[in-house]
Amino acid sequence: MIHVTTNFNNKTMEYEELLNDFKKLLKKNNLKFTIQREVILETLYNSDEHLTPEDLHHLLQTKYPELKTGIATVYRTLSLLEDSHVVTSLSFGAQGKKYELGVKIHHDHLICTECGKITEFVDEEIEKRQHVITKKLGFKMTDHSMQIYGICKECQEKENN
Amino acid sequence: MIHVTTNFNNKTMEYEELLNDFKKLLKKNNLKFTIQREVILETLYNSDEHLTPEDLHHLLQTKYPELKTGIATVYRTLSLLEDSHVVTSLSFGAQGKKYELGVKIHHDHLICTECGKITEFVDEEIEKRQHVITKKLGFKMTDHSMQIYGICKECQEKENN
DNA sequence: CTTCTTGCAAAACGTTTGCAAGAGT
DNA sequence: ACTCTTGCAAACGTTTTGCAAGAAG
Repeated sequence: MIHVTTNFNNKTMEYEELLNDFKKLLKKNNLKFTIQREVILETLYNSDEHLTPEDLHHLLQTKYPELKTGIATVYRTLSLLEDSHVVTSLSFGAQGKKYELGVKIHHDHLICTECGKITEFVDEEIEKRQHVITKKLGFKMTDHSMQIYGICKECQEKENN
Repeated sequence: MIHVTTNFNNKTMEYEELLNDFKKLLKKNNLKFTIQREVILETLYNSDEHLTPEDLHHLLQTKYPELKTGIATVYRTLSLLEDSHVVTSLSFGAQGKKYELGVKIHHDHLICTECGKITEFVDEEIEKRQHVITKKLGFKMTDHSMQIYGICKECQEKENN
């Protein structure tokens, strides 16, 4: 993990604002603003799905075939965005990570083990308890993630047929 | 994932009881009780660390070199144990899973991003809220996992020197 | 004696890296 | 001009698989 100076702080943002801040971030770290980086940010912004690097790569090949963006660039850009707290990643099993824009209100995930669908939720009570717990244990919290696994409404209905 | 009939239900167990239940589970599924499966269960039981398949493999090579247990067997047995709810796994980033015996009281994890140490905790309030949330969303919860990331007491002290 | 399990080696998978060519500042 | 980034292909580490030999029931 490379240290990247950042000023992103979990807030919902318009794309223009996000893009500008991303440009500033690049400049601050002597990194360059490239078309690949732009389309990756834009694609993540316009997707409300949680994307795997593979997903993202396919999307780019379809939307911007002329760029021929390599999978390595996708990985490199996702790491950069994660280090800058622009995206956050969720891990599933050993194989695979899924990324989503981190620049929105914090939330946790409900994951359907039948269809893979991810539903987001927030619960203030849980957030509060996490602070209480870490404080008690002398732990300096930087992040957290919570996933609830189960079967979603739709899949339960399918099963009953 | 293979479906395995199981009757394990998150309770602290003596090793004898665990072993017996595991034998019953194997029989019920027409699977065989082998030395490899026994030593893997026993090693997991006697470890209070969260083990990677690699860790477990090395432990077995040291403790039972005569068995020459292959890494493939470790993976196959861990999958079997996970499907039977005897162990649970935790995912970290893209690379690696860590396993622990699931046959004890449910708990969540505090993970130190400096030293990798995992601290377990339970919070009744959080457990309750999870039920409330899933009920509200019509979701049938089968499992959940929560990880809090941060810097542990010890690493914070090291940093201040 | 039948079926399941094993170890091995090879394959598969997701991710990372070295490098020379190319793009941004 | 200089430096950073890219695409490509090779390398990497982890996990899975096919198969023939071996162990369990």
